[in-house]
Amino acid sequence: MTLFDTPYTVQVALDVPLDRCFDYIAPAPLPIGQRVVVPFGPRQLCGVVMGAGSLEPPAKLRPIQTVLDDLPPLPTAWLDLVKFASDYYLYPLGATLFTALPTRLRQPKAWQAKTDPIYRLTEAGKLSAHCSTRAPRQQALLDVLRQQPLSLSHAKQHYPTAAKLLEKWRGQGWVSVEDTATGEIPPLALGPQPPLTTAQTEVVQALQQTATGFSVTLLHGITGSGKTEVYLRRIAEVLAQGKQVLVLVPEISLTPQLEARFRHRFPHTPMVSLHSQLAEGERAQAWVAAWQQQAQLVIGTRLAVFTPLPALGLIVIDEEHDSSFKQQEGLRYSARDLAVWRARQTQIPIVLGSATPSLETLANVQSGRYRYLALNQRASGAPLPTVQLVDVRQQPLDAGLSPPALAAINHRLQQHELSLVYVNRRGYAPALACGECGWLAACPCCSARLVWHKPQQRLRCHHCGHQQRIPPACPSCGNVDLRPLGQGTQRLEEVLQQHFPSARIARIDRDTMQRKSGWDELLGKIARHELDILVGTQMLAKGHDFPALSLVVVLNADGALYSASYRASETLFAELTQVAGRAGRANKRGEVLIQTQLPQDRLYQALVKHDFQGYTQHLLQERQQLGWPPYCYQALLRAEAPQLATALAFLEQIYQDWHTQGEAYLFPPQPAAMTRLANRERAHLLWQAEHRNQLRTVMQALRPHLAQYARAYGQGLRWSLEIDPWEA
DNA sequence: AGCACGCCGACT
DNA sequence: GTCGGCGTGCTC
Repeated sequence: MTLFDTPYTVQVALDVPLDRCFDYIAPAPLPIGQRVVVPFGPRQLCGVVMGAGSLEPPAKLRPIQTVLDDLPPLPTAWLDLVKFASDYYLYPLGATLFTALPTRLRQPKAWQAKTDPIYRLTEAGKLSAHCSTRAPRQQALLDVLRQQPLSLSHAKQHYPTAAKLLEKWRGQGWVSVEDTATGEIPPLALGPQPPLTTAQTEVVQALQQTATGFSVTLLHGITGSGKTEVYLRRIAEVLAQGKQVLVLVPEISLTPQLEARFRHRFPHTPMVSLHSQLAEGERAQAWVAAWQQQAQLVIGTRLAVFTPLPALGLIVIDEEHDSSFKQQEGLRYSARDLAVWRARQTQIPIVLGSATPSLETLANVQSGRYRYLALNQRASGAPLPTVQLVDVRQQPLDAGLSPPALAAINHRLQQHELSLVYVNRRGYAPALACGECGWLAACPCCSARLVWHKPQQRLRCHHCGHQQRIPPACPSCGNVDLRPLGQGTQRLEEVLQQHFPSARIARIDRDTMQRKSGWDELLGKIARHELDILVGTQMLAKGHDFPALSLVVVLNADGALYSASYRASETLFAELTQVAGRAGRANKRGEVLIQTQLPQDRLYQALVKHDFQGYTQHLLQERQQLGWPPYCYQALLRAEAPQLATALAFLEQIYQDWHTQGEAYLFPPQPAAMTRLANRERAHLLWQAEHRNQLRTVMQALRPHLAQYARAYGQGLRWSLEIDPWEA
């Protein structure tokens, strides 16, 4: 039989930015979801079979080159998720599918499953195996083995160099090896569980009421109220049923912290973590393990929302308000929104947790779409901190610090208590200015100031990475008196050290926390009471389980209130609520001092009164009156080019052709808030509609023409379409 | 997105 | 005489 006799044709999705599938001749009927290698022009690409037959068979069909039957076809539910994301975000199907796949599986070669042998204690081992008392961790591994066989990867989670140890034990006849991972899920074992508070018990019980079927629950729990413990209880029940659980966390270095807590609670549950810092091989391994049900618990950042989970029983999104759930390039998806869709598709519950829920989620609570559960008290019983405002218009400032702030820090030093000075700027000073002519050091590539980094004696752009030496004199007038403007973490550290020479100060920002170990070292020092003052950026507002502080001083936060972005006040309020939540421990009320020029602003007044509901209601009303999200739907077309004029001309053309089309309102082209970034200039076009369908209709109609519009404005032009933009 | 094909400047 | 610039057009 020759190829010409083969009647089988298939539609194949490829990793190209083209909005269609390609037809190939298959050697046999292939299942949907099958990975294949196909010729595409002069190259060979990995593809995924999306359907049988071709709609309009072109004259020149080429045959599939290889069928990659190393893995079963991708599951239908997973393909449905990909199709939904492609359709919703108006992103090509192939490109969407390949972003959802780990890099290793995007390549046109077979998947090499890592052999993961299973070790089982032999009868001899059961009788005689023991370890030296000087090796308690080895003994612990042995104790686990007494209860159940362990796969090598699982054993490594208990004891990092388990491979060598298990081989040694095999030599001694204590353990035997089986070749394949069976995917058998061990019975659930629980580590020590702390008792629940009354409030936690009530929430756990309330969550049990929606244990089956689709539901979305917002768990609004103030900092320290013990949300994680609630998740753990709920997760335990789902795991006990043999189902899988997906936990999404923000993209911060704290995934390991949470992972350790989960490991401790569910010592025998096969668990994988998925985040962008994982090596490609490891990521794919974890992904396949989840797909093959060899992993029961998946903890990951936004990309983990695309993990195939055939036995999914529960999704948890921690810190649901966090902006890192939104992908900001390529397929600009919201992992939170896709997770909710997935829960509906699978007919399972999803829990969104936060101390500062987003306005979108609160609006969904108000409209009755989401359930609302709250934890209003700290699990430790600690009272909420006192929040005081310092009106800096009436205070002499020393490098940004007011006398009351210095006095408060001093007081805490006397008491040997830990203080935090929170400032939203890293570096020494956010700008360098000439005292004579007013010149400011600006980035040559961006519309941004250069930040002075003192340890390196350099000026750095925080947007594009440009750096340069500090000029000896003003390039504009020759004056040698160049001054720092404003304060960053480095300068504050310096000034605080001058004020309090004996204080032990640590700086916490992206510069000092670059190394993975940085965070552990810091937490260790805090635990050993080796620090007096912390100087930190918003990195601190994002952390879970940060040790309690006695005093939090917030400097210079007002900027957000002048911001053009309508989201700025929501974000600032959430951020300050989160840092303020770090103050206070069980036996002692914490203190928060906020320096501001606008003490009368509702935002600060709400912080003083701990009035989250009141302020977010105010913001929601404001958004409703102005017709902003979540009370409208938006789409944003971004354009960038070496020249702003190019980007604007492209958008102007589309504006002219489309502003009268459909029922969505189209605003005229606008330069982006930060127009110049890394030597490219950016602008955008915003559509807004009251109903999602009005927006979809227009965007679906426009989408196929975008490439043609772009072609007319030269190859330097790049564009991208964003549905539900984070900010416009 | 790649990658080839296709027509105009400075080089062994 | 060629090597190579990147404009434009296609990929089942």
